[in-house]
Amino acid sequence: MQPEPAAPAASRPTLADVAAKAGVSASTASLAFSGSGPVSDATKQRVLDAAAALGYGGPDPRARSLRQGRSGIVGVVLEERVRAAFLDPVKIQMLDGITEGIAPLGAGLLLLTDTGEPGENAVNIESAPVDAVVLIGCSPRLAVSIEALRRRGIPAVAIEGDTGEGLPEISIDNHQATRRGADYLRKLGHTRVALVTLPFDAARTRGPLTPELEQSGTAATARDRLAGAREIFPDITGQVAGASSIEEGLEAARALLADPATRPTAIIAQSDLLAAGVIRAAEELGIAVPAELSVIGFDGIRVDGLQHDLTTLSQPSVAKGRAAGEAVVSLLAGESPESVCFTSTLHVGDTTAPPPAR
Amino acid sequence: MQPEPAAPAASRPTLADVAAKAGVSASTASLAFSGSGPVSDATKQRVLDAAAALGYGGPDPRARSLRQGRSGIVGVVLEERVRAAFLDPVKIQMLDGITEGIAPLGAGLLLLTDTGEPGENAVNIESAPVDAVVLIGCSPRLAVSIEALRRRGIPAVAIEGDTGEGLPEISIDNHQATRRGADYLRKLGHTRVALVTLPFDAARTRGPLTPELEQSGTAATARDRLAGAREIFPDITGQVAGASSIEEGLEAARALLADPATRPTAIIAQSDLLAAGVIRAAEELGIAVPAELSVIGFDGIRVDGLQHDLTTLSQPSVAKGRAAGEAVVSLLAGESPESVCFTSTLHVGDTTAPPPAR
DNA sequence: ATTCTAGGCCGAATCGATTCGAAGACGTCC
DNA sequence: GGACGTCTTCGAATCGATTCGGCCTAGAAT
Repeated sequence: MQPEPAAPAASRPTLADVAAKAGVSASTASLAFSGSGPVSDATKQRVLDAAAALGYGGPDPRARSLRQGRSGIVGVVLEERVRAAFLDPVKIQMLDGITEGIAPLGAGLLLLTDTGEPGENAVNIESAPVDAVVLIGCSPRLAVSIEALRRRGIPAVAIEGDTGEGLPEISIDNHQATRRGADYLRKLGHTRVALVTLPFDAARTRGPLTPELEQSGTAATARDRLAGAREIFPDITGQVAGASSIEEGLEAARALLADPATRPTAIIAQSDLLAAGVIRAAEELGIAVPAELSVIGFDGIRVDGLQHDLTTLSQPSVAKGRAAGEAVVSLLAGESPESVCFTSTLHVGDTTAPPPAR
Repeated sequence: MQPEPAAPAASRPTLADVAAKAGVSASTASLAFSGSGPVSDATKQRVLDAAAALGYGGPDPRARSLRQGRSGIVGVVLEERVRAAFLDPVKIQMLDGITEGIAPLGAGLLLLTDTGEPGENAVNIESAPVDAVVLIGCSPRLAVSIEALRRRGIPAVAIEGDTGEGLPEISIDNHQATRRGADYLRKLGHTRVALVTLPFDAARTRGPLTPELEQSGTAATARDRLAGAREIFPDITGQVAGASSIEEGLEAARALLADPATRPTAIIAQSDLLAAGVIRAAEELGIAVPAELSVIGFDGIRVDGLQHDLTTLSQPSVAKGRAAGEAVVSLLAGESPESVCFTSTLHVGDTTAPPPAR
């Protein structure tokens, strides 16, 4: 809009231009900006004035990070599309916690996905200017990602990932917690109990929980929670959902509840969103919760629009995120943080009751 | 853990090392990786093999972005702590939309805050390796931020920001929408109507809505929505909340509803979260909604735990984010995208009714 | 057989700042 | 008055890759 009176430079000024204008060397100008190193106040002021006069916007972060070898950015690798993560309250809470945990670094948070299609994203886990990353969830690509990070020398922390690679891991007692929930159902008198599980494999195959799928599965979370349920109900089976969402829970539950004759009296869902879908399916079919069907979830979030106080295994998502953030800080400080395993608590709401009398 | 058999290099291998091992020049090795440029398949394979042998993790993104002048990262500037944004469903929805909008770029999303304390964060709006940014909300620091971005030549898009600087802006009809909501209340018969507004100034001063605060305010959203209400109720006043949260709405409403004699028959809240707080305050005080108090919100989100179907001005948050993302794509393509103004729709729920008969 | 063409590869410059060792200026102490 | 120490400043190397112009060679065209 305004004419630039004395700006012959077509491109943006660099630190060298500022230095020239201030009559000092580039190194001195650099010191004036970064503050490290002894520079007289007079010189410093001259440099800053020159910068202002030239409209210099400060050191280029790209050049700076190349030279310094760090970018001040921490990556968060989501196993799904970023969009999807924003819809999952558990993920949001973890991000929240991570933010809190890495606050001392003053670092930015870069959201990444690990879809496995290298060409698709300009910035992916293999090529992102991050100083460290937090891996959320255990995608099947995890091993590949970890290998890539290792080669690049980028420290990483995993949340709920079965890395087996010596990364610090932040997890919860998936097995024990589900066992506790299942035991609660057993004590209520339930014997016909079914599962709605999280995806087992990379393809997020949905459908009946078959032994093959169980075997081929790579998702530790789904597997551990299943194992916990099996301790109480050795023959328990059910449906595998394609994701943690109300919609998927709805579909899975429709399949489980279709036949009144074989219908379970209780369903263990591996997430609260799935549980909400199960309850919705029950409503559709005119099945009363908890009178005719008990439902137990996992996570301990509030689900939009759900009228029930869900019985669930409440996990400290924010604390998990925070622990992961703190582990990152620790790693960057050259330490070797321990893995952390949180415990979930059984919250008894109004979606569980003794099975209907026959 | 494992001994590195033939790795004399103490530090990580670089492209030059790979090139040397493969017996080609660095430039050829670069071409082999980036794919651009004519390289014979044989040579390319030799380079890739050498890289694998050396455990080379691919080109350093820092060096690459320095040379190329872009980083493949889009920044999102939140006016509050990142944590806070995760608690606000409107923000989440916008982030969701932005993600969708910039998907064609394959860029990463870097979350930034603009607190104004330059030293606090290693990576802030003044020094983040971003190709473009989306500014969400109109912080008072906005002008400073925009100036910094302009100097650095980083294109930006503002959502709900009164930039006045020629940036593409994504907004909604705050004024008209609130006017419509207020008019609805007037037609129901309300005359004693009060406001619970969003913060007006940088300090997020809360308390009674005074003319001074109105004047000093820099927050365009709060101001526009206020002006819309004034068109219907010229003398309307109320409380200013310190943020968009249930807690703040609760506090503000307590003040408004304290005195039964002067109590309003309707409250216009400038966000749904605030409205939820208002309703909670009414519950506390034993005031029936909507029989004794009508409440109208703004946003059109679902509020956790709110039993009512809130009457509100429903705005397309996801679409706003998407539009912002698309504008970024357009800007990076060298075009000049237009500003976009969405319209909100009045959703009539069960929190509004005619005023109680006197 | 000679010239032209084009694919394939290399050398060197470049991106913009940071960092470290050394040199200069200035004042103090012996 | 000279040696020494400190405070500033400078020069040059470095970070790791990309890119552009040019050179070389093999095959095609005349």
